[in-house]
Amino acid sequence: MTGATVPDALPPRLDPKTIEEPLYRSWTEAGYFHVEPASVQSDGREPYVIVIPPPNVTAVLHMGHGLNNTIQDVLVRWRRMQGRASLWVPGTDHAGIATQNVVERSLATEGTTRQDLGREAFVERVWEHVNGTGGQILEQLKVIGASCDFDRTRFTLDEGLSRAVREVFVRLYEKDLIYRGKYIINWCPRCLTALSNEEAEAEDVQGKLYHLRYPLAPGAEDSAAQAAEAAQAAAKASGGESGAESGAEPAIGKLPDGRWYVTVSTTRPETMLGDTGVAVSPKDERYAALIGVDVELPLTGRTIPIIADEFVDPGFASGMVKVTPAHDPNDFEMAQRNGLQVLDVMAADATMNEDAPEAFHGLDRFEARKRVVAEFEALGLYAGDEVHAHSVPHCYRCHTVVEPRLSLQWFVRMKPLAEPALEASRDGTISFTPSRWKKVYENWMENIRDWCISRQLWWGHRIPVWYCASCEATIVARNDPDQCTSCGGADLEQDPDVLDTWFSSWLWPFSVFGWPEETEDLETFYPTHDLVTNSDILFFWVARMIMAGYEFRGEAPFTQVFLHGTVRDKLGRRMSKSLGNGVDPLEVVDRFGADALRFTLLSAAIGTDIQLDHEDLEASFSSGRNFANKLWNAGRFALMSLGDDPVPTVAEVTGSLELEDRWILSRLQRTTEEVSEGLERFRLHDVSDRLYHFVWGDFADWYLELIKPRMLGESGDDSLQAARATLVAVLDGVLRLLHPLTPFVTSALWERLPWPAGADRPEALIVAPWPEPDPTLVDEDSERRLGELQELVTQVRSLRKEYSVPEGSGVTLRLNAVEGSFKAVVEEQGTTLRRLAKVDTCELNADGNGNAAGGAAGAGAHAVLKNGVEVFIPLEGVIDVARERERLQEEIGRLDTQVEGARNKLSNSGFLKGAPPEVVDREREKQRSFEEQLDKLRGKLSSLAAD
RNA sequence: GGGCGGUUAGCUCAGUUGGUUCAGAGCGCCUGGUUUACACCCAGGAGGUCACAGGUUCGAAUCCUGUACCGCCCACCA
Repeated sequence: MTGATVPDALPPRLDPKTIEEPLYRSWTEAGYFHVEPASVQSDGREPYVIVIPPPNVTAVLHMGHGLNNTIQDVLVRWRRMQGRASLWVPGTDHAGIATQNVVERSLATEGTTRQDLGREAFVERVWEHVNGTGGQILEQLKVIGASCDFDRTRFTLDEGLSRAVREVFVRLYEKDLIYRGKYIINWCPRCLTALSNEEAEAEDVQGKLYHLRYPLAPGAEDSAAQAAEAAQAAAKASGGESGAESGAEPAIGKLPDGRWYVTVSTTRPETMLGDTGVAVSPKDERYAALIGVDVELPLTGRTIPIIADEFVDPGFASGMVKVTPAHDPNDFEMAQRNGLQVLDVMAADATMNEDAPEAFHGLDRFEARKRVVAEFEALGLYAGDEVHAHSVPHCYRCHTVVEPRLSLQWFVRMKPLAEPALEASRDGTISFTPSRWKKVYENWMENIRDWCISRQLWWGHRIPVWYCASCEATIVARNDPDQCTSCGGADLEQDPDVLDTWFSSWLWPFSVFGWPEETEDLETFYPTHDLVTNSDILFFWVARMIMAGYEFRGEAPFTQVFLHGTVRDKLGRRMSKSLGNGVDPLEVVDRFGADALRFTLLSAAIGTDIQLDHEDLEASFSSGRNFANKLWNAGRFALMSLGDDPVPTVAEVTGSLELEDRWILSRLQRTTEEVSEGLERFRLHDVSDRLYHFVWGDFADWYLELIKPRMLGESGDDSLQAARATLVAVLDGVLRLLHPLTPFVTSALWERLPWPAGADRPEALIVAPWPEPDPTLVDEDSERRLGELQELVTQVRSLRKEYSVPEGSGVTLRLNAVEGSFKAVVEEQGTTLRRLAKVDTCELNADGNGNAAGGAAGAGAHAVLKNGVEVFIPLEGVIDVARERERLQEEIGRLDTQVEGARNKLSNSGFLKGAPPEVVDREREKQRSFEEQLDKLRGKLSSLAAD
């Protein structure tokens, strides 16, 4: 047993450090997190499986992980208590670019580069790094209580998963779902690799749109004149407000030297060096005459044609587009359609290459941009620029501006894979929480585009493709070939690229169980159940896992997707190292405890982003800590007052149960229902809210206070035993309900809970059966009666305070219009009223003639309860009525002048004349509120009036 | 350009199918408190035209339409 892990004397303040680590150790030692397939089958238990969203192997725990893993742990612990074979598979992701960047940075500090090291040594070096500091994040997960089965820890680059990756690549290739081709892809000039569409993050910027003039080649004068005329006519026809953008130069004109020119616009002037054409819309009458005419491309000495293509929007800028096939995806397609040349003028690092004019060689793209503009100016060909808001893609890893680049890459054909995955959402096989993500998911699936999977990196799964040097055959193989399959040659070279990191993580739900082998694990634990992740990787990861699940296993990899938000700072910014606005979960655990961290995160709005103040952890986490402490002390009180005597079961004392016992049992029952339902529906903030108020309000504020005299034996032994039995039962119940949320403090208390003799005691709270709701246990009668008592107590306290009755002095309580059950409650709760409301004597009258409030009863405080009972507290002799009256009169006088002032202001015709209506409204509002206060005070005064 | 979410107390946010648990919680604030579980506490209290404008309805924070502002996602207008 693990009881010994909790110190004997419970300190009045919960010290998480003393309980958390020993408890966690006891759980792992007992093997509660580990599940064997054989045992699942032999017990006939239903499995419940979650695979962790694998954090980057080099990552350090941050709040996002804290939130993500707390949620998963709640679900896993809850299902475990429900008796399911609950398995949570942990692991890490090799994170291609991210990890490679980390190691490259450390190489840079040593003054060397990966190229210096060479591929093999570099990869070796990354492995060293990963084996050394990698995976620490999994250790950190233990600190927050994550009940992962660490015996099953996987890494996306370990042997089994690598085999899965290869198997998948080969299968898709064989089905013609993987192809290699030369296309414009997103290229990061800093990471020197291709990126997928998802990895290129668009960011809105205020950029510039530059207008450039391209002279027409000699011999085009007639066409030009014709086009110029057509353009002018079109401009006139549209009433001077032509479709052309404001401030734009005329699209066709004559240069001072007599040459005709056309104007094109671009946000990236440097790309003009790679232009191989100019395009107009085939529908654009203005430029019909120019189609087929040649343009002299400045700075390059090249001549390029004007073509017509549907892509061109005649309404944008001049309606003429420069075509740069090697540096723009649309232009590339236009070039394909129109047989234009493709000219790549940039090197991999986005400097201009030797196909650019010599003056530009080696120039960075942004330098080249300035240079091009300057040259155009010098040539008199610059037509100005304008501010232009547009979006620019950035590398999701290093934030460098992504360059569209023509290159040879591997792609996955996604449409066929998307079909069943789309259907799964439509027919409800897979559901999303919050449900709004369903539409987002389906929209993406419907418009899915091919996935660029090759990366020009060294860290990752090498693409399993070899090229034969002698016959140029392409060999795609599960095992490294040593000779060419078509010519038998031995001179094979493996494709140098690696696969996108997500190409391994999309297989995660089954690769962790040994796929492609048909393992026992796979059979037992796949498909998994819930997937919990941040909504920002819905496309990157979740969608692709679903596709892979259908493609390779023929079924959905999970049925429920729970997407939570992002943890942000007080200003709503994403937490990041560079901003220094992160909150370190380990620091939070250190200062407040893991339970506090978990509870705070769970009570935040799940489903939307969470804001935390990184500069005031006290403000952010005190509520979780205070709650854990409250529970601790409630438990402490219970344990201390229960003593060592045997505790009866509730069933044994049914006859002796008192109102508050039946009430708290009923409240617990309701809480159980709501908590269970909330967990089913992923409404974790409801769950934490319910439990918070049950523990703090119902249990601590009321129940414990109500039973104190009984616990001291003041009401006889039967009553004492009934209270003890109830106390243990309720504590046991609530600790179970809370355990998934705050496993440590609940376990520490539960282990010390005295247990009724003969009752079956689970071996630990973590595996104690979940309290399934039983609606028949709700006792509405007790709830109503105790509710009335609560209202009475609260009302008396309030009146005492309102009339400044000193803390120490007791009062007489006179109740009118009392009848039936309420009368019985009041009669039997004399002690309670005395203790909680400081009522010395209580007089009951059946009639409701209202004289309690009247003069006959003398000066006093009165109120009416919801059930119609009139409450009256005589104050003669309790407080100095005369003085209180004086005080009230003074206050009334003061208010009166204020009301008078407000009234004058409103009626005085001159004063508010011309004031805006809202000012007048405000004055009226003020007056009304003054008057209300006055009424209240006058009422009070009259109740204190002398006879 | 398309789509989604948000706007409720000083702050962070709940509020499910329109209606006596609809105006809530935590924190903060104010007033009291040496009540032997807890000052990380107890008791009491102040504070909101539920963004704005229309509409539907017997009844709207909730449903509809529009507007404003904030945030996010998708998208090849140079």
